[in-house]
Amino acid sequence: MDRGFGQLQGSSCIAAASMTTGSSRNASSINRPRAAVSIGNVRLKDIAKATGYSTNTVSLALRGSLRLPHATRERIRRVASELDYLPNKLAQALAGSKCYAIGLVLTDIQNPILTEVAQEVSSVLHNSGYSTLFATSNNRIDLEIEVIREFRARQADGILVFPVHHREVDHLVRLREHGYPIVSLAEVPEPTVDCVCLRERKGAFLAVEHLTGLGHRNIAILDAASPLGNFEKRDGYRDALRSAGIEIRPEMEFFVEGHGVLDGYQAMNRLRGRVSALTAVFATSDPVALGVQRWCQENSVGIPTQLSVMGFDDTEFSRLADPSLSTVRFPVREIVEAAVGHLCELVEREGDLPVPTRRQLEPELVARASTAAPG
Amino acid sequence: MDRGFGQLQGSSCIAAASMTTGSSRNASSINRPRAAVSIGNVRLKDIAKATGYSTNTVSLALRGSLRLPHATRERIRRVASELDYLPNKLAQALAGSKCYAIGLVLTDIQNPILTEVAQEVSSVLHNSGYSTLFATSNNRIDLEIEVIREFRARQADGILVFPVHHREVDHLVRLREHGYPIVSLAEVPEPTVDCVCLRERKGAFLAVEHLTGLGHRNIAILDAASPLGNFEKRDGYRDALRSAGIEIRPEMEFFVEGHGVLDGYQAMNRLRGRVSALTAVFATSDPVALGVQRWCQENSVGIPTQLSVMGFDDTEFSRLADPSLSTVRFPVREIVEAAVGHLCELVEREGDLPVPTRRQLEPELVARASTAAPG
DNA sequence: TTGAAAGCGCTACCAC
DNA sequence: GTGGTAGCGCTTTCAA
Repeated sequence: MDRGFGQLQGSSCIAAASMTTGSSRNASSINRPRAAVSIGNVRLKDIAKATGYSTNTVSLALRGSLRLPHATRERIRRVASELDYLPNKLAQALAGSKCYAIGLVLTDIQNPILTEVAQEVSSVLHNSGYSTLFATSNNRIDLEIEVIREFRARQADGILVFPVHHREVDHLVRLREHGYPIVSLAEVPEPTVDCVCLRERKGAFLAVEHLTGLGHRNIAILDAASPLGNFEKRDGYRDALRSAGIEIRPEMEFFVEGHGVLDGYQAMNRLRGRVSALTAVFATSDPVALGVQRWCQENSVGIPTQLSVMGFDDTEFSRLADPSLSTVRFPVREIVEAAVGHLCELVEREGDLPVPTRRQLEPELVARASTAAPG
Repeated sequence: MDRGFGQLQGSSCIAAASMTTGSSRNASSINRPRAAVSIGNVRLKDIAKATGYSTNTVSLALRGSLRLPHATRERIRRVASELDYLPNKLAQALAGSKCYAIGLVLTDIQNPILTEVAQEVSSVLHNSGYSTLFATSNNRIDLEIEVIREFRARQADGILVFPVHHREVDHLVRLREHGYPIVSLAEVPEPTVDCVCLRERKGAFLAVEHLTGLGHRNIAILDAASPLGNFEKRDGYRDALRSAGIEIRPEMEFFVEGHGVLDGYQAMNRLRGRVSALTAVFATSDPVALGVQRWCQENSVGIPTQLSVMGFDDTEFSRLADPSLSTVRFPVREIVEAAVGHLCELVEREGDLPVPTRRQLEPELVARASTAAPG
C-alpha cells in the first residue's frame, strides 16, 4: 500500500434518520425482557456478582482508578474480559457528560476530495479517542440543518461541517453561541463560528494566474460553487484576470450542476459552440476538469495544445489522468488535523467557549501536463 | 443533477474510537451541573412543567399515542416545538430496546464502488427510519473485529458488512448465533450468516468469457481480491478459460495491492516485460483497470488495438474513461435495497432469528470501447 | 384519560 | 478501599 492516504485505523459513522414512531415490542423470550443485543449484554452488575464487588467498584476498576489496589483492579479486569464485557456507550454517555463522538457533515460523499476528508477525519478522531458520526447534506441546506439536529439528538460532543452555503451559517452561529462546539471546514465570511479552511480565493487566483502566466487571455471558469452562493473561487478567478489586465467577461463564467465527471462533460457539451473562443478552462473541482478532458478527447480537442485545463483539489484520479491534470492542492491532512485539533480543544474545554477563530491554510499550485502556453 | 446515484437524503455515521479513560469534569457553571450540549437540552420534564402534564403524558403525546385526546396531544406538541425540544436518542435507546442505528462496515471508503454503497445504504436506511453507523476496516481483519465491537458497544441494532476475508467470518457467525442481526454484502461460503451479494464468480466468468469470445487467448488477471483470500473472481476467470479450452497458467495471474488507480498502474509497470505476450487484461476492479489504461497510454500500448482491458464494478469514472471501460456492473441499488430490507426484517423481528439465508444477485456484462478482438 | 414509580446501564457523590 | 444512593432522560408497567 503506497497510496498517500491517511492510514485509517478503523473508523465509523451515523446517518440521519427520521424517527419512526417506535413499535418497540420485546423479544418475548423469558429470561431477557428486552435486550436488543443478546450477546455481550454483560453488565457491570454481572461482573460485580461474579467478583463479589459492588458495581461501583467494578466501574472504577475498569476505568483504571488508582484508588483501588492493583490486585483488585486486575482481578476485576480479568473477570470482565473473561465475560467479554462490552461497556454500553449509550449508558456511559447518558450518565457521564460526553459521548466521545463528533459529527461530520459533508456536502457530498461522492466527491473524491470529500471522501478523502471523511477518511482522514475518522482516522484522526479515532486517534484522539472519538468516534465519527458522518452525514451528507447533499448540498441542501434543509438537510444540513436536519442532520445537525440528528447529531445533536445523538448527543454528539461537537460538529465538523462543510456548510452548503458559506454565507448562510446562522444556524451554526446560533448553536455556537449556545456553547455547542462547531468547526467549519469552509471559509465563512465573519468568524462568528470557528473555521479551519483553505484560502480558496487565493487558490483560484493561483490557478488562473498560472494560466495567464502561460499567456492565456481567454479563460473560462466552470464553476460548481457559485450556484450554491459560494463565490470564493470565482472571485479568485476574477482577481487573477484583473491582475493580468484581462477584461472580466460574464459570458466566460459557466455554472455546473455538481462535482461529478459527468457534470464537467455536460457543461462542455453545452458550451461547445464557444470552445473555439477559449484557450483555457478553469474547473472548480478535479472531477469536473476530468469531464472537460474527456469531452475534449471525444471531440478531438487537444490538451494542452488547443485547450489548457486546470482543476482544483488534487485528487488521485487527477494525478493519473491523461494528460495529468494541473490543479491546486487541497491539503487534506493539514486542514483535518488543525480542524479536529481545534474542535477537540473546544469540546474538552472546561469553562465557556472562547470567541470563534479563523485559521486559513495556504493553497499550493500543482502544475502538470494539462496546461501549457496557448498554441 | 442527473447522475444516477441514490438521492441521498441526509445521512450519517460512527468511527471506532478507543475509549480514552474519560476525564469527565463538569463545566463548572452553576445552573447546569453537567450538560454537554447547553442548547436544546429541553427535556420531557421541562415540557411537563410548561404544560402541567406529567412527563409520562408528554412522552406519550410526542409519540402520538391515541390514548390521549387529540387536543392534549396537539397542545403538548405545540409547546414542545416552541421549546425546540430535541429528544435525547441515547436515553430513548437506553430505555427502549432499539436505537434505530445500523452499523455499516466497509473495507475501504476510497474505493468508488464502496463509496456508492455507503451513500445508497445511508439513503435507504434513512428512509426506513434508521441512522447509519459507518466504519472502514481498511482490509484488516483485526480492525473489522474492532469496529464491530465498537458498533455493538454503541448498541447498533444490526450490522451490514463487507467482510475482509470471505472465508474468515467466524466472528460474524458467532454474533449471529447469539441473535445479533448481521448481513454480509459479500458472498460467504456457507450461509452461516445472512448474505446478500453479487455472484462475483459468475461476474468474472462473464468478463473473461467476453474476452475469449472476442478471440483472446492470452488473458492476464490483475487480482486485488485473492491476496485477501477472496477467490471468487479468480475462480470465475479460470472457469471462463477452462470453458474456452484455454490452459490456465499461473504466470498470468497477478496480485495487486489494493483497489486504487495507482495499484493498477504499478502492477503494469512490474509486469511490463511480459505485456507483449498478452492481448487482454482483466482487472478485478475498475480503478485498477483505469491504472492499466493509464500505463498503456504512457507506454504507447493501444487500447483496444494492442490490449483489451476489462474492469469490474461499473463506476462513473469507468463510464467516462478514455476509452470507455468494458466492465461488469455491480448493482449497487438492488444489493443495498435487498440487504437493508433483509437486515431490517431481522432487526424488527419479534422472536428468535430464522436460519441465515443467502441471496445472490446476477452480474451483468457491460461491453464498452476498451475491449475488441485481438489485433 | 392521566400520573406515579420503576428501571435501562452507567457514573458520581458521600458515606463508612 | 469500598459500597450505598441518586440521577442522567427516557419508556413502560400499573394504578387511579
